Order: sequence, then structure tokens, then C-alpha cells
Amino acid sequence: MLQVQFIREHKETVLNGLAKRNFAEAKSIVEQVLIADENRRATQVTLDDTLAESNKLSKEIGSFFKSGQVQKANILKEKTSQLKEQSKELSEKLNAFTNALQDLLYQLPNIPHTSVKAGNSEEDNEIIFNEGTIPNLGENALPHWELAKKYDIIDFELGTKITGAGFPVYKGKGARLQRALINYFLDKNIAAGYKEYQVPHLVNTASAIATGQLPDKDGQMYHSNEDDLYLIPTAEVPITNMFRGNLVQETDFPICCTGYTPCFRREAGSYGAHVRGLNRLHQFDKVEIVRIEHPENSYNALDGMVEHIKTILRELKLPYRILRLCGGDTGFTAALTFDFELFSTAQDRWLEISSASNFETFQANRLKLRFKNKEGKSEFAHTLNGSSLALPRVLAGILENYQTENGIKIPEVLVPYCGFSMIE
RNA sequence: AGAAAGGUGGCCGAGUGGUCGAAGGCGCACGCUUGGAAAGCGUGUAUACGGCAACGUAUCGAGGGUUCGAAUCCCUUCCUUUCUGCCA
Repeated sequence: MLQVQFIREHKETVLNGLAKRNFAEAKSIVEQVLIADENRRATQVTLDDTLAESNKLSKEIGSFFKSGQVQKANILKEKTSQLKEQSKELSEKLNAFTNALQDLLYQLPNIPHTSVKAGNSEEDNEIIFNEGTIPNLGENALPHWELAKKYDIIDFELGTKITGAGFPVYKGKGARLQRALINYFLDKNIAAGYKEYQVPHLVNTASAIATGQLPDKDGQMYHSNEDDLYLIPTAEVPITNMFRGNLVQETDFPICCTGYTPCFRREAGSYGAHVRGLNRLHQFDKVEIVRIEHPENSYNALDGMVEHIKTILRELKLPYRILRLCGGDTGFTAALTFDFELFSTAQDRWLEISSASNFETFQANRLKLRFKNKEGKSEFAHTLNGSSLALPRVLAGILENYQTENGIKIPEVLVPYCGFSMIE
């Protein structure tokens, strides 16, 4: 959530920034924000004055009662009852303005970083890095869903029977490979200084609002009506929310967390080749990294996260590229996002496997996550996160890119984790 | 799930209708003291919103109510602890 004060003082910056997202309603919402803010402040001033008067009279009444001047006290009582009515009306007004302002602010996405180009869709994303060699697989190369069937390591139909489409069952060496990837990713993250956490897989409404899933993505999360809890769409939600409401010390930075969780997404509206096999699932596994940073260091930290993810893909010897997302493709809450895409050779397309973002103060404002700065004042921290990494598409990439006549080779770094070097 | 007790500042903890944003202690910061340190002494030390400022307002888990006035009384709700029940 953007800060009202910032909008008030940097209206043009906000509008220019939002223009890069091709966000048509920006101007009208910003205008409404400014009006609501003006109304809110004006109402608060009158309400405060009314309450101040009322408090003053109450004190006088108290002392009149003590000194036995009951009549004088009763006269003042009359007055306070009027003030009370006024303040009731005013506080209702204040509430209305505050809520209206809040609702408007919830509609505004983050302002993109200066390096972000304007653009509407993924076609406008910039490729900024490319690494790894695309293997020459020959004529008989199979897409991962056929390999999964051939070697009996992932069973999509079985998952459909138990739950529904998009909930695969991993079997035998497939299951073992999943577990190997999770451990390998976690170990890499821990070695890079991230602290491991195991967090709840269901979160309350306050958490979903704080990281920005609500109200923007309502309907994309699975929800348990009985207890009003949401299944997490990413570990970002519970991990970042560990720090909700905190006032951290400047010396605590950088705060680096990692965690493995399954992720649940309803993916309403997805269809076609994009959902084939492991490409898009309702439940998938992901290892996430989250950082809480000093504002001055957050972009360094983002670069550090990108470098870290690169080392993992290098070790796995997978061909990948990095995109800087354009304004229109950058998520609602992010200021700058780098997407990692893995080349799926048998499908001849790029698959997103990681997304590393800096949210600046957008989440921190909702989280009320602050630190004490050098002047001793509290200031919002910056939050960042990235996948390191999402499992299914990495698995798809391994299956497809490492397929041979005799079976699927296991990337060298994973062999110690798997306990085998081939899936035959 | 049932019963009981309880939720107060960074932490501990007092406070049952006005003088309470809140005693006292710990912690922390600064100063004095000291050759230096510890101890001791003194001063300061919540957050948010509004205001150029003086300052005002709100906040004692959350929401509502009673009252001229609520940390304190009433209602609702959430959470914690203990006991009982159930269970991996």
C-alpha cells in the first residue's frame, strides 16, 4: 500500500509511475485519495477539538462535584451531552472517510522502480541475461508429461481421482527427486545466509491483507469458510507475516529467511497448453527466500538474490534467462521484479521458475513493519522475496533437458540427495 | 469440545470510576562520580494521527455499551495458561 503522505507530496511521481503499468484508473483514484485524505484530516481536526472541549468540561464537572457545587455541575452536563452528540457524528464521519481512503489505497498498485519500462504484457519484458546451453535432444525427445508416464514417476490421473486436476501424485524416484530438490534448495539458501523456517500452511485474513493477496487476489486462494483461513499461495505470506507489526533494530538487517512449503492456487481462468503436465498446478512445492532490508540496501539485496538464484541454476546446468518485467507485467505489490525462465527443450518454450521482487515499503506499510533509523524515528523497512526455487517446472526442465535414450540422467549436484543417478 | 484464571509500556508488574499514558522495578540512553570500569547518584526513555508550532486527540488484546467522566463497570469476540475430554 502506498503512503498517503507520499502521494500528497509526490503526485506526479505516482502518476508517472502508475502510467508504466498502463493503469487506466490511476488518475481518478489518486484524485479521490487526495480528496478523501483532505476530508479525513479536516474531520479529525474538528473531532479532536470537540473531544478536547468535552474532556475539559468533564474535569470541571468532577471538581464541581467534589466541592459540592452540584448545580454548576449539572449546567455543564447539559453542554457535554451536546458535545457528545457532535463528536459521535464526527467520529462516524471520520470512520467513513478513513475507510474510503483505505479502500482507495488498496486499489493502487506499487510504483515501479525507475529501471522498469512501460509495457502492457509479457511481450514487453526485457531479457537481461541468458546462460546455459540448450541440449540437442534429437527427434524422439518427449515432453515431461510423457516422460513422467513412461518412467512412472508422476501420476496425474491418480491425483485427479483423489482430488482433481492439478494435484499430481509423485511416485517412487519421482517422489524422491522432489524431496532431493527441496533439500538441495534449502541447503543452498542456508549456506547463503538464510535462516530456515517451517511455517503454517494456512493463514488468517490479516496476514493475507498484509502481504497484498487481499483484497487484490481474493478468489485465487483456497479458503476455509469454517475457520476463515486461507491456504497459502506462497510461503511469502506466512514468512513475511512473522514480522507483522514489528519494530526491528537497524542492526538486525539484513533479515534473511527461507522456507519450504506447498503452495495452493485456484488458478481460476487458466486453460490449454499452459496447464499441461507440471506447467500449472493447484498444489505445488516451493522453497522461498524472504528478506527484510534497510531501504538504502534493498536493491543491493535484490541483486544478491538474483546472483544467488543464478548459482543454483548453474549448478543444475539448466538453460535459463532472466527478465526484467515491464510495468504491466509486474505484480501488484512489487516495484521491481526479475523473472527466471527455464528453457523447456521438448516443449520449445520458456517456463517461469522464479520471481524475485523488491516491494520497497508497499508491504511494510500494510505490515506495519518498521525499524528505528539513526535519528531514532521509526521508518518502514523494505521487504523482498524470491523463489529459490519452485519445484514443478524445475522438475519438468530436468526431465526434458536431461532425457537420454536410456532414461533420465540426474544432475550431478542432486545425486547425493537422490541416492541414484538415473531414472530408467 | 467443557471448566477456571488471565490479557496493562521493550520486559516484569501495580492499579476496581475523575488528579492515570498509567506507580515501582528491570533494561536502554545521557550526565555526574572514577586513573579506567563496576557500583552509586541524577535526568530521560511507548505508539499512531492531526497541527508550522505550542499542543490536541486516540490507544491498557479487539469491538460495542453504561457514565458528565472507563485500564477500572456491562456485553460480544479473539488469544493465552491450567484442568478435563478427544486425538497425531
